[in-house]
Amino acid sequence: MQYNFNDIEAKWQKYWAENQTFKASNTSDKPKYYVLDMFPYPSGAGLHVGHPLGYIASDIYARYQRHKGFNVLHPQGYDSFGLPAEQYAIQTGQHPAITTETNIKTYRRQLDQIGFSFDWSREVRTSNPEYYKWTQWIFIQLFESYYCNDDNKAKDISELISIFSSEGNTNVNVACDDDIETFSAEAWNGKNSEAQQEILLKYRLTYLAETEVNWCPALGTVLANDEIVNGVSERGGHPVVRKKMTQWSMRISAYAERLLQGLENIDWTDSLKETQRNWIGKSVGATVSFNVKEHDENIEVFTTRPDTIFGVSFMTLAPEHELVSKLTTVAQKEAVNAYIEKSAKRSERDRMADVKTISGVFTGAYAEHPFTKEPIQIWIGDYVLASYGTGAVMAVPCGDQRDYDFATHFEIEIPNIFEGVDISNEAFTGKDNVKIANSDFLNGMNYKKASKRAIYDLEQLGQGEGKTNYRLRDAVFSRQRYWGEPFPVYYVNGMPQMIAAQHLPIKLPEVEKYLPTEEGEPPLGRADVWAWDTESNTVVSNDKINNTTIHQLELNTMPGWAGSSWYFFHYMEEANRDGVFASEDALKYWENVDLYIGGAEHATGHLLYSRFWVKLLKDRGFVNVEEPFKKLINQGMILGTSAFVVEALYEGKSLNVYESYNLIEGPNYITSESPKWNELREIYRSKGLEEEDFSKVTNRLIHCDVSFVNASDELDIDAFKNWRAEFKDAIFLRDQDGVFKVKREVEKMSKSKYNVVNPDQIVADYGADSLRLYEMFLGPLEQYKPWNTAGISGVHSFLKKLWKLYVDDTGLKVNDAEPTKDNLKTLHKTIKKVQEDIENFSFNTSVSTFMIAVNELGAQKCTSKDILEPLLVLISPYAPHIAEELYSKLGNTVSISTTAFPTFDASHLVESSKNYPISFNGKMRFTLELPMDMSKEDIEKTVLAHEKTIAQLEGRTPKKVIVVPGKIVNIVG
RNA sequence: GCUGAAGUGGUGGAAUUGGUAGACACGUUGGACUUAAAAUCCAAUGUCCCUUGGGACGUACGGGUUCAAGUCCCGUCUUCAGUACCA
Repeated sequence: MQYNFNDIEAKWQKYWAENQTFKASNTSDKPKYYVLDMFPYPSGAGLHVGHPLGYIASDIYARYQRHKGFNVLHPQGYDSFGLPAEQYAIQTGQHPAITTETNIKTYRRQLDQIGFSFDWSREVRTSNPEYYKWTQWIFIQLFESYYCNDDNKAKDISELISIFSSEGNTNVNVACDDDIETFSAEAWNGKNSEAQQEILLKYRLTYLAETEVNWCPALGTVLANDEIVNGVSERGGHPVVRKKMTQWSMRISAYAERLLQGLENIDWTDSLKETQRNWIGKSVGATVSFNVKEHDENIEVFTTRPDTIFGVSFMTLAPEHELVSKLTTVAQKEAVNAYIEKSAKRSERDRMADVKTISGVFTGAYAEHPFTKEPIQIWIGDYVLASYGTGAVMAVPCGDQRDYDFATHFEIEIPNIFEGVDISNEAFTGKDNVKIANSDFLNGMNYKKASKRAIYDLEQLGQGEGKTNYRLRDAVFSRQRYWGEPFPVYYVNGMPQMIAAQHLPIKLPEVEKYLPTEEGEPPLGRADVWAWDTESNTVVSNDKINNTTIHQLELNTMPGWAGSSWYFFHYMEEANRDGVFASEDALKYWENVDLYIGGAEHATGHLLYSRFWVKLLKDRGFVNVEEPFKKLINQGMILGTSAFVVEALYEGKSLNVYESYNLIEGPNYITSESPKWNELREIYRSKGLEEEDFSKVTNRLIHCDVSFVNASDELDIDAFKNWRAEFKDAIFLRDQDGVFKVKREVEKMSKSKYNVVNPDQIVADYGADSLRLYEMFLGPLEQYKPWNTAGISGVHSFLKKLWKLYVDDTGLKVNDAEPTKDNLKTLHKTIKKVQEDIENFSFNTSVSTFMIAVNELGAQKCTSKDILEPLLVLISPYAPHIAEELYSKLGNTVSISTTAFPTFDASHLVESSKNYPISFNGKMRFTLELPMDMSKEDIEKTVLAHEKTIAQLEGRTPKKVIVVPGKIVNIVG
């Protein structure tokens, strides 16, 4: 009987689907375990072999946990709103919903054929109105919330309103905008509704405000900070400019401290936590207020080193700082304006790239030192960023290298306030093991003490206070795009109003084109039916807008991360998905995700926003957990192995002649003495080149499709010729041995590099079990590693060997034979290793372990069911189809997934003897079989008496003999 | 620049608390079977020296600790990732 993997895999995939084998129940006595993959964006290109890597790992873990007696939730879905579908819609007019649906079908087919144990009954799609209804609902909760710093949690905005109406805002300690004016209860109560709403927007956790945003003209939308990489858009690499726009923002900054602290309690990689810590960017210090001489103004700065306050010798403002124009003296006006103009022209990117050049201008104005009252020059310089802190710094050149460089460059005084430190060459930036000097009341104190004291004295003067600053900015939440969640918002007199939850979802309207309007409004501005009727509570035609009962709806849509910030909760809900985002019982049972697997690229986007929304939902009493993902693993990327053909060029133009790579590099390098030389000469002549032109021929490597190349790097020339018209008449110069080799190189897997390997082909040729095993066998999960299809034959022949252990030409070989000691030893060491490996997420080593076990059992001619049946359970998380098939052949009528994981019994591994390595001065020379229970002394005696030992020593007396029982013997001397 | 991770055969990689470096595969070479091919099976395969036996050298590089170092310590180099005038 053959191992007919295609039939077997189809059969079991059908069985699992029909029997709902992997459907999770919300009511179970078993302990729960929630395994989640970052859900995919269904792109038009479908899956390549790199995509399923993480899914295979999580599937192995999910299946293992089922064997271990857990009730496992392992769902899957689609992050189906997004830019590519919309860009495609703009080009073709095809509705994004249609493309998305088609793409999802492809994804589903591809996922199904790999044999994942997903519970598809719980699928979510972020672009389904039934789903985004709840995304809109959460948005409303954010709008209806403010953050109380005293209680460290979000609360209902109505509580804040009642505080305002009873005592005003003078005593509230809550997260809000910077430009808040204080008001009394009377003042509040005297304001009209619009004025009150305007103030409340400054407190809500999602708010509408004119903010400076990252506008990407090519994409026609704004982008969040995490969507910009190196100054260009993450998607497409388009330039981004700063622009002021009225936008919805998320007050994530209110949660900065909790997002930071929460990292302590979750099991994520250090690098990921570190990335989030950097993004949050906490710095502890103080604000200091400097009075400006001859002006009724003061300059606020933030410093992390209040202890160095007496080292201040000048101040620097960002060129954009609002006080610059007020303070600049007449004499300096021209120079200052010229500088401002110059730096405004430089993009943010240029400013960042050019760190070396020191530039700045003196404003002519002076501030006053809060303690010494000495005058301090006020400069402007673009090393100070308007967007961080207060946009101004107190410059302490002796303690900060940038200030030092600036001071040196402009010959500003550099007072030394560190005891016994030489600052003649560079600033002293450390803060440990140094005492403050020349600093009045701070003299002799260390960093900690001096900082405390400085803050205290500043507070006494009313010119400063301790402050913690965060780099984390509020996240812009509006996108000027079509294919995203509509906001449940309409406008009355310019003030946003929420649509009541019972009227959700507000569905995306139809538009005739997916482009912005001529007036520059977002695509929803093209919708004809996009107004809110407050009487019928329905979306109605725009021409009915009367601004009394029928109002304009919001034209922006939500960003990609909205739907993915809470989807893990919706999977928990089975029955009442329309009535709740997840029911109380479901939330209580499943809590949060135990294991989350996905790419590291989401470190500062999805993974931060999800944590933020979960904290908000917890504060408002909707969920019980503080963090969404307990343990998180980033799978590494699978890289492609590109193939290159060597093309001959003359004067930069292709000769349409291609040479085997062996002739270009390596021992067969072609020279005028090579046997191939004459052939090459003929070819060049036929192309009209003269002998003296030959040396001007150069080579270029061009990508060729990897499917034309075999495991030995040989090109299928016919396939290549048929690939593109221009290769039809190409001439190929082969090696001496008649083959044509290509150059291989590892690169990111991508269409443009022609190195994409489609899992469909692998599954058809080798089967899903082979694909699963091979992806794991490639190396550690977290590591980047190249794909090489040739290697899959190893795991495939392993599966064939496994099959043959159970089945031969006549049928089933397995019998009730009593297992031998060796059989049991092989089985139990495999149980032990595989269990350890899975728990350590070391899936690659398990595959080797299976290979060893099958090789050993084959050599032992094992046919015992007591061995071979448990072996199937060990393998089934990795290669579930073959395991199910053989398991049923053994007479079982239930799925192998319901079988308990075999129990490890150490007694089978107890050895009576050990093959000791005998080393001389640490170098192993030979091995010696000795009984396990032999004493140290006896081992030493036996080894020293051995003839090989005597030969090694050549008459020398050993100085020392180290015996580690059960491990090693080392003879020194 | 800073932070983090990594560097082991021709290739992917393995090696528990320091204890036989290179498991398991791929590839390569040779062989068996076959008219032939595929498939399968067997053997060899870190480098160098050498007739077997064996020896020397080997985990990026240079030091060190130790009876013993891929593993621990110090320094250097390289690669990858993140981040960057953050006051």
